[in-house]
Amino acid sequence: MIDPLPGDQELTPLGRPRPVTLADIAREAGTSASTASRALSGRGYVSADARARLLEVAEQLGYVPNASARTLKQRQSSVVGVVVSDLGNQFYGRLGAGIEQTLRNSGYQMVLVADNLSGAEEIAGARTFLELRVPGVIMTPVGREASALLARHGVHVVELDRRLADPPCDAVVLDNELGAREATAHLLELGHRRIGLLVVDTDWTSDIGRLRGYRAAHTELGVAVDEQLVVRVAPTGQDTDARIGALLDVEAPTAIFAANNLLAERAWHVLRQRRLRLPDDISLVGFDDVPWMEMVSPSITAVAQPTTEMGRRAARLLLRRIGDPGSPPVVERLQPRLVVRGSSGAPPRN
Amino acid sequence: MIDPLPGDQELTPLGRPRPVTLADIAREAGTSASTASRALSGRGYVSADARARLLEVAEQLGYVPNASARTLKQRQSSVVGVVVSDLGNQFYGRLGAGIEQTLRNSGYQMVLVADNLSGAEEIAGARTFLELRVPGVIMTPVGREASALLARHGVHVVELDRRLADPPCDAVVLDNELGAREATAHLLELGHRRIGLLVVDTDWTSDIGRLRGYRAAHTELGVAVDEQLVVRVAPTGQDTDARIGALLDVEAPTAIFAANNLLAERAWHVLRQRRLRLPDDISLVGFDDVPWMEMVSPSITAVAQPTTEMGRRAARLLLRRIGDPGSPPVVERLQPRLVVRGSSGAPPRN
DNA sequence: CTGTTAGCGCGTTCAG
DNA sequence: CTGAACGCGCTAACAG
Repeated sequence: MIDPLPGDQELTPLGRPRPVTLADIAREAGTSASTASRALSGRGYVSADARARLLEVAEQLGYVPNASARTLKQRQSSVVGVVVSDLGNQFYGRLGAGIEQTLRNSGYQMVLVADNLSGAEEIAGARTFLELRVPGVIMTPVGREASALLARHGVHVVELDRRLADPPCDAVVLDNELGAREATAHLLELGHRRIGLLVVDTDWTSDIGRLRGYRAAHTELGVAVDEQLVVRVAPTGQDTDARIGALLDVEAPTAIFAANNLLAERAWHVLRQRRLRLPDDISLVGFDDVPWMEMVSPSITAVAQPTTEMGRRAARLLLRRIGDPGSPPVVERLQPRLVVRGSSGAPPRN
Repeated sequence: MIDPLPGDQELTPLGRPRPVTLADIAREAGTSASTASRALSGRGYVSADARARLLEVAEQLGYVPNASARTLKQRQSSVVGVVVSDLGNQFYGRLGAGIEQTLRNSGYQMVLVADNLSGAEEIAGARTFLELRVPGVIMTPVGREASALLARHGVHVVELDRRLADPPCDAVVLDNELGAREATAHLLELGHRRIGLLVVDTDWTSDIGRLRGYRAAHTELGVAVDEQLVVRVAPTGQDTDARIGALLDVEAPTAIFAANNLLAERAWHVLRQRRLRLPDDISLVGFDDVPWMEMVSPSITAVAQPTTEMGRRAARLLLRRIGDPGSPPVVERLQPRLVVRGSSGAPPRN
């Protein structure tokens, strides 16, 4: 339970006690370091009582294996790289939580790097992971270079939330097109004919898919899309509020479909500022259900996704891939769920 | 920019290309490995043109230093341990974001472990960090054992959000007592005399401080505290809603002060379920301002804390400590800010 | 300024 | 079943 670390020990130049090594416990137990290694790692033959003695001495001396030495020798680390865009965003926080949980249960650790939606920072993160000799990386990709770099070095990559990698790799994504189609169809069926779409201007499959779903629903129901209603905002979104305002002023939509939780939040604020009543004056539907959407009045209709579970799946996929490098890439596509609430209703009469 | 990794290379048993080593680039450049090391690490004397040649060859071969080898040799890793309770909670997500940002800017990485409010998992995390030979750990502590274990092994610890460590260590906390005192005084000044307090039942300085602030405000204003109004809920909070319901039924408070964002969320739901109007029927004040508090109607009066900045400070403190192990522990206490909104008003007349 | 030597701690040969 | 020998990749010490 406790490890004593006897009082009169030498200190390393860095001021910390010299860590106990395999050699130490071997000496104490009267064996060689090799035997100690076999006993503690559980690999290889060791007589029952040698093992018992070694385990006891290790416990007693407070032995803690040196991960660096092990990684150097085995050329394989137990640390997995994870890069997400922004931990402060609840969506990425939940992905991270799911990943961490699954990795930890399998004896892996997670080195977490944020890229702030910058391709350069993502690449820097990838370089770091190469230095750490991680067996794999999970990322919500922002560019193509990072995963290409990793792949070139034989590091497994799992893409999460969106697919971007050029040599395709394992991925866990939502069926974004389906989610957007259902949300849009919901509004069309309520009678809306001018539905503004707020979507981030990227080449990510997430946004592309949501845009496609928006179009598909229109096509299915025989409604033409006015391209002026499609607002593609910058990923960093400085002028988002202004763009939303312009959409309202110029295009007079009767409903807005905001294709992620941040855009929904911005849209909600702009609508409130203008004292537009939901859903009487205008309807609002969001993507990625987060707690506030259920708490505001009226509550917000939204496409829910199993965020934490997506993180778990990505980690499982990576662990599988590490165990079996050969098999072809797998893409898991999870199902969204449309949660209808009070913010969506029939369009105003006039 | 790109690293070529010439096509006809041997593959390691794991199926990945054999990484380029210092020896490789030394051979190619016609120097010794030591010189290559000095050139690439920037430490030690190297002639200008030897350095130039080595840098070029390294670039050309796509050299990526092996962090494990370096850590093994230097007995000091560039990876820092971080343990938070739950990444899915926006509060911890923001702390993590601040930590990561600062560490990355200083060339460190963050290994993130969640403890799910379990002391055992926290200790397991600490053991992992010991194996990784991290120079320091930042944690939102749940028990005392983990940081004691780390300290015994000479690993620096910075506590974040609350202080718990027995041999005291660096810490970044909020002035919880002040925040709670201001919030409570605000309610008392509005005329409330029966203020229910929802606080987590821990021995953490955060909750203790908030409880103390609640009491201090009462004392200052000469109001006696009815201890029945103080509800200490379990950290995992299974029966939280029931406890809140009981408080309302039995004690008839005219206001509730919820001492963290999760408790505020629960209280808000319970109040709404009972169709109690804020602030006419009852007032609600939260601790830790999160986005939904500003979005609901009426918006929620809350004690705001600079969460991301607290993460940054903790990282800075740790980096400082790594550079200067000797100096006495530092505690940074940041100031909360009471944000008065619509959920707090005068108590009902009757 | 440079190369040689040695060792960080571990696991994996290979003989015995 | 065990121990001796070796090397993973890097850097610090030390001669030159």
